[in-house]
Amino acid sequence: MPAEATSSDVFWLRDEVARPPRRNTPLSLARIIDAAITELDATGVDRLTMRRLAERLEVTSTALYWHVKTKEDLLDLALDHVVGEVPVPAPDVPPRAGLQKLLVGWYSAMVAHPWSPSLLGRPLLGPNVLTRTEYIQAKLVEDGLAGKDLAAVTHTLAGLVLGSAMADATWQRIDDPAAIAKVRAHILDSADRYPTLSTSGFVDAGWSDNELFALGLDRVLDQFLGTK
Amino acid sequence: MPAEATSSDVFWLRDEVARPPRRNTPLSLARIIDAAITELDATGVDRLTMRRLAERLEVTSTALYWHVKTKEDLLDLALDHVVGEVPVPAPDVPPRAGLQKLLVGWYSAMVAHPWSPSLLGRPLLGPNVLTRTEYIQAKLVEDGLAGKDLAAVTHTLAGLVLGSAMADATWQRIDDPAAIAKVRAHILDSADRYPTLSTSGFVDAGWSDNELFALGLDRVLDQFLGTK
DNA sequence: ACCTGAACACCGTTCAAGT
DNA sequence: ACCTGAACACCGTTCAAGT
Repeated sequence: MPAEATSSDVFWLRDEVARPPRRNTPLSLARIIDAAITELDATGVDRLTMRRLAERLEVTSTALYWHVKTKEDLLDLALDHVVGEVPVPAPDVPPRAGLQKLLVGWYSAMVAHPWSPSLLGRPLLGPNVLTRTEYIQAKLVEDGLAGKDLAAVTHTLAGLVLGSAMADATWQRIDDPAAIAKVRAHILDSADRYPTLSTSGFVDAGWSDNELFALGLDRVLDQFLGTK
Repeated sequence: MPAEATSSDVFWLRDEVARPPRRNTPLSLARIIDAAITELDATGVDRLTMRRLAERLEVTSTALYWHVKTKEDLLDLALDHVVGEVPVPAPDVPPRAGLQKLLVGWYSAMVAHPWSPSLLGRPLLGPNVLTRTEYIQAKLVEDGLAGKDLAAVTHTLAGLVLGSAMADATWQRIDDPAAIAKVRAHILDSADRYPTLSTSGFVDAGWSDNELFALGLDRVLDQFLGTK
């Protein structure tokens, strides 16, 4: 039998504030991943700790472990989330154009989150990675590749994208122009040991990494694909 | 004035064992790097700690800091040491053959130390790396490349080698056949989402990574170099 | 179900002190 | 010059306990 309501016990007059303090927002896997990526973009991979991440989310570090098994799992999720930003071309885009678009997008997404290539040492098996790998192979098959050729081209394209992203992201993370100048000076000072590097424009960065990647990829696709 | 020797104070009778216990071998930067690589080969990159490394060398962990500034410096040195294993072809080897040889050697050295690609996130500026980068560009110039083309081809080849080494080393580190089987099963179970991957041989590893890399590199060099 | 607090077993690194 | 010992300021993670 429900207790009879007195005039003082009315919903509108009840002291809402006295209730257990409402969390700002309940924690969730998605929120944790978002916060991790924000933190990684801001501070880089070796500054991300579970404690700092928890602080940003206004919870205890140990609270994270209800949603995520380990820090490594979290990093895997963050990496796959970045790959999820890569647009997958529409099905009717022809192989050559579609591949170029997807691979440039993949490269760009990783360079935009320069910490992400340093996570490549772990198996890439997230749904976003697999979806895009499926696209790559599907387009190669559509272009007529199969068997060993297909395998070799898939490996080559994947290696090229990931390796270029890794190399370029490494340099991009160095925001100190003095450090860049030091590298330049080091090579130029050793012109006897590095005669080509010191005179070929290698240290002068006359072209953007992005530009060079797109150019190289274009020619590699020329070699591997029949149609243009 | 030297104290006169008594008959009991003879070199041959002196108690050698009572002297300060001779260290097995004095520490040195080279010995530290060697030990680090041995440890890395045996246990992988995230199991290497300064304390464990010190234990292997029979010193205190803090002793290492007299020879090395930070752990990161040590890892940079270890990586450059691995690249030092890559043979540089003789000067009279023609560009195409020389490049193929050096790049396959680079790939092989990194895969042989599967922890090394995961260190690529740091700038590659060691002497062994620069020597081999110099060789690559010198041979490309010898083949007639210059300017933007030279820059693009250098970046492409470097990206391809490092990315392929990274990807293949990742899989090689998984020595548990059950884990591999799980990946296979995961993709085959999702054949509707991954129709190409599940039927193209992607999961069957009919060819070695080494073989596929060499094949892909060969065709890329065909595209970039004039002579064969 | 979801989070806190205390605790454990580690880390890299510094620095005074020894030889 | 080269190494030890103690100490500092962190880590990731577990687990009992709270709500």
